[in-house]
Amino acid sequence: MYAHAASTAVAKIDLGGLAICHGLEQRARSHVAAIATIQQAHEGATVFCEGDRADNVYEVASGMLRLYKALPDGRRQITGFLSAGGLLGLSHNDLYLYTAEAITEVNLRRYPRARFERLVDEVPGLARRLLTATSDELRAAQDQMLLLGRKTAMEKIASFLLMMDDLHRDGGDADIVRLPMRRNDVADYLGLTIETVSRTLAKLKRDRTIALPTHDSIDLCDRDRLEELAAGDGGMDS
Amino acid sequence: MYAHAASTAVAKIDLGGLAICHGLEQRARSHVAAIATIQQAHEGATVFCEGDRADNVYEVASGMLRLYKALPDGRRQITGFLSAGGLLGLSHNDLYLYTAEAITEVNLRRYPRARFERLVDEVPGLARRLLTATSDELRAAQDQMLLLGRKTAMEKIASFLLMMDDLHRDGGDADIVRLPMRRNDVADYLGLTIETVSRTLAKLKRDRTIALPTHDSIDLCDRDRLEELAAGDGGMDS
DNA sequence: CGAGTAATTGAACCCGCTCAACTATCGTGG
DNA sequence: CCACGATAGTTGAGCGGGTTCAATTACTCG
Repeated sequence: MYAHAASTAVAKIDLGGLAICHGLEQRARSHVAAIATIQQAHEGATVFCEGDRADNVYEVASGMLRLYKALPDGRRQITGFLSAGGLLGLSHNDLYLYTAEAITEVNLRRYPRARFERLVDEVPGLARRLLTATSDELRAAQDQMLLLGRKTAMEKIASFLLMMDDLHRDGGDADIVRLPMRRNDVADYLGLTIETVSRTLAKLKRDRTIALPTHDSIDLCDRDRLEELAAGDGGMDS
Repeated sequence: MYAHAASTAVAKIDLGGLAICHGLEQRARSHVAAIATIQQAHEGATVFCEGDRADNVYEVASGMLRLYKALPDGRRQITGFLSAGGLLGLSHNDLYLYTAEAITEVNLRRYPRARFERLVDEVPGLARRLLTATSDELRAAQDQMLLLGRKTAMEKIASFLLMMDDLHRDGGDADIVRLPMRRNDVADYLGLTIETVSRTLAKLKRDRTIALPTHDSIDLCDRDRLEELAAGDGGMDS
């Protein structure tokens, strides 16, 4: 689901390749495909807001989204970044529980919620697939709780870089990971400020653990070192 | 150690009342009940450890558990407290993703994982029920991410007290909420130290927002004030 | 090239942590 | 019943990692 080979090489979006149905039989797939419509969101656009009536479920076809919750005074916590195959809007509540915005140009498959829910009950295996997907998200959320509650800024950044590397290990350059999101998003994902993100990356750069060829790509020169740092085995040497 | 008052007036645990089957037809319920065995855990006991082979799925019949993840150096993040009806061990992975320990005396229903998984595919509606339960956990996890990443100590404590109140609003005394867990657990749940938890509770007590009749129960005198604080609308008056 | 936004860097501050001492509570056994 | 030790919780003093505020530099796109 998160792993997704050569994603950006897809000149035309595969409208039939519904990731939620992966592994289901053809008849089931067509049932689900039947209620899907396509929607685009340009960079920066809001797909839906926390608190809106949850009328649709979405699946990411291409591009990347940020999901976040906010406090009344504007403080944000990004709960996750979603790329091709990711599902959103799946609350069994009446309202969306978070806001979804496009980080890049995004293509979405939209499923009207009422009809989608009916399919979950009718299409054999679909509930099971969604359960797997949701369990995966929950696992990621629990990892993130450990990160937010107990890791230092350095450990957070190291964990984040390795995470992004896992996410789209897309056969490109070996150790180069692309960060489509801004520093602002990184900060709000890790529970830090943009200044701390910037300073921490600068320190990793000085230590030659990473290199920053451009602003939105990072070369993980010393992955072993990053893994030590991410686990809290950072050692005492500054 | 903890007397565990009126709530557990259940002399005999209801072995048939499987919460995961709530709403399923009788035949489905009996299928699930058929593979359940009972297990007890005394206070402080470990049910399973992060990284152990995930051989069983459990359901809490009574009592309370803490689930947590830990870093190599011992830092802990409690990802949740589970009471009657809660499920644990549901990873679709081979290994448990967190450690589960009993906070009070606990009664569990244990389901061998292989057989449980088979039932998920065979019993109609079961996957759907588990999806609902998991979605609920995910929602809670996302709220907790906002708390851990962006709330102040005071906001964390206020949110926590209201959460505990919601959790077992069991018709007992109007505003008295019982905290079965130790300060240590509260701290590791909120990403704070025990000292900060203690100091913050003391401040709320000085402000007459709460009262502490005993160590493990809290009187929410001014719930409105707590809700302001929890949302970050704390106001400027010390 | 120039305006606007994003990112970096520096300096001072502060919230929550660390370290330490003290107090309260509980369980045990004389 | 109290004495005792062990554990949990509270309180205080000082520190420090990360924030805040501010200035500078680097991009991006007309």
